[in-house]
Amino acid sequence: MSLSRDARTILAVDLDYFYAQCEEVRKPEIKDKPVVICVFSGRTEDSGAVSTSNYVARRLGVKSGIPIILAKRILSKNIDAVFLPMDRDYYDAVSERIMEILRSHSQKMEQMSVDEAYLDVTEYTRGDYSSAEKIASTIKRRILEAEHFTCSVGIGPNKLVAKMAVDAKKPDGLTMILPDQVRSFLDPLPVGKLFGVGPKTEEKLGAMGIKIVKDLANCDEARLSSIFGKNLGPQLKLSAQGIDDDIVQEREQEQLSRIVTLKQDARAFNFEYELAPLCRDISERLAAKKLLCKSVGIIAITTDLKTKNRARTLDAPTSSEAKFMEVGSELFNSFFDENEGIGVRRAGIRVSNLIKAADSQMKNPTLAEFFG
DNA sequence: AATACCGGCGAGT
DNA sequence: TCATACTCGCCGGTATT
Repeated sequence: MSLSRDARTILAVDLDYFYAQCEEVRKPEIKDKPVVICVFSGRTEDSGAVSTSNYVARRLGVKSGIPIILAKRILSKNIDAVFLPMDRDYYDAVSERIMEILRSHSQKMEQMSVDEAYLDVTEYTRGDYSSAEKIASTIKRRILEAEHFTCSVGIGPNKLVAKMAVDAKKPDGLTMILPDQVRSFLDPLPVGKLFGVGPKTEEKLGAMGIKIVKDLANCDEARLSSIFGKNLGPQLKLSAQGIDDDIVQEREQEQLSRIVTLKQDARAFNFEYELAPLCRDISERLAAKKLLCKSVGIIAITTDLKTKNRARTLDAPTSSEAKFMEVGSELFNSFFDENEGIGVRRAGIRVSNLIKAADSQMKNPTLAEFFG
C-alpha cells in the first residue's frame, strides 16, 4: 500500500454563525432566541446592515446583509428577538483562542478569516481518512469543551473540496468526501454552490446552458476561456472537476482598509473630520504589525452604491497617519473634481503593497540611517 | 515584450 | 422598502522600462 505523492488530506474548519455564537456563549440566556448582529451606520436610529445572525433568526428569514430595519420588521412579532451591535474586539479574542486549538492539531494551517481555517493533516493521516475523521471529531470536542462553541468541519483531498464539504452540513457538521467520491459529490450541485461562483458568474453560466457542476466540468475549456478569460475560465473547469493544487500555507497580509458611512452623502471633500480616525487606526494597525505600506488609496461608495477606488504609489514606504491623511485628502479632492455632482455615501482609506518595517530599513535606508 | 500600476468588479466572510 | 465592514483576487487598460 502506497501513498500517492500528491494525495493530501485537508480539513476545512468553520466556526458556526460566528459573531452570533460568540454572543450566545457570552449570554447563554439568548441561545434559543433570534440573535441578530448589527452594524449600525449611525445615519438614523436603525440604519445599517445585519452582519450575521444565529440559525433561529435565519430560519425566520433574517440573513447576512439585509438592512437592520428590515430585520426588525421581520422579527416584529418575535418579542424575544435580540439585536446586538457588533463587538469585533471580543470576537477577535474568542477567535484567537480557538485558532490556537486548531493550530495544535497541525503545523500546516492557513487561517482564512476570523472564523475559518484550513489544516493539512496529511502527515498525520498518511492518506487514512478514518484517522482524519478522528482528528476532526477531536477538534470539535475540544472547541466545545474549551469555548462551548460548535463548529463544522469538511474533509477532502484539497482545499476546494474540504470547503465544499464543510458547507454541505452546518451548523455542527462533519462531512468527509473521499477522493473517489469527489465527482459524485460535486456533479449534481447547482453551479452557484461551487466555491468562487457567485451570482454574476452563475448568471453567465446559465446563459451558456450550464446549470450544475457536472455541466461545467464537461464544458469546453476554450469556450469558458473566451467568456471568463484565460485564467478564470480554466480555473472554473478545474474547480468543477474538484481539482485544486493550492497548498495550505499562512499568507502575508496584502492590504488593510477602514471605511465609514458618512452622516450625510458628501458632494465635495468636507469630511476630513471623519477621515482622520481611519488614518490613525490604519497607522496604528500597521505599526502594531511592524508593517509599512507603499500605496495609499481611497474607497468611495457613491450615492448609487457603486464602489470607486483611487490609489497612489508612494515614493517611500510609510505608516504615517499624517501621510495617509495628506494622500487621502488629495485623492478625494481629485475624485470630486473628476465627478462633479456625485455624492459619496461611504468613505474609506486603504493601504496596500505592505512590507515588513525591518526589511524596508535594510533595503531602503533613509539618508539619516545610511549615514547614522 | 515584460512588468507595474490602476480602477472596476466579483466573491466570500 | 434599504442596502456594513472588511479582505482577497482577477480582469483589462494603460504607463513604464
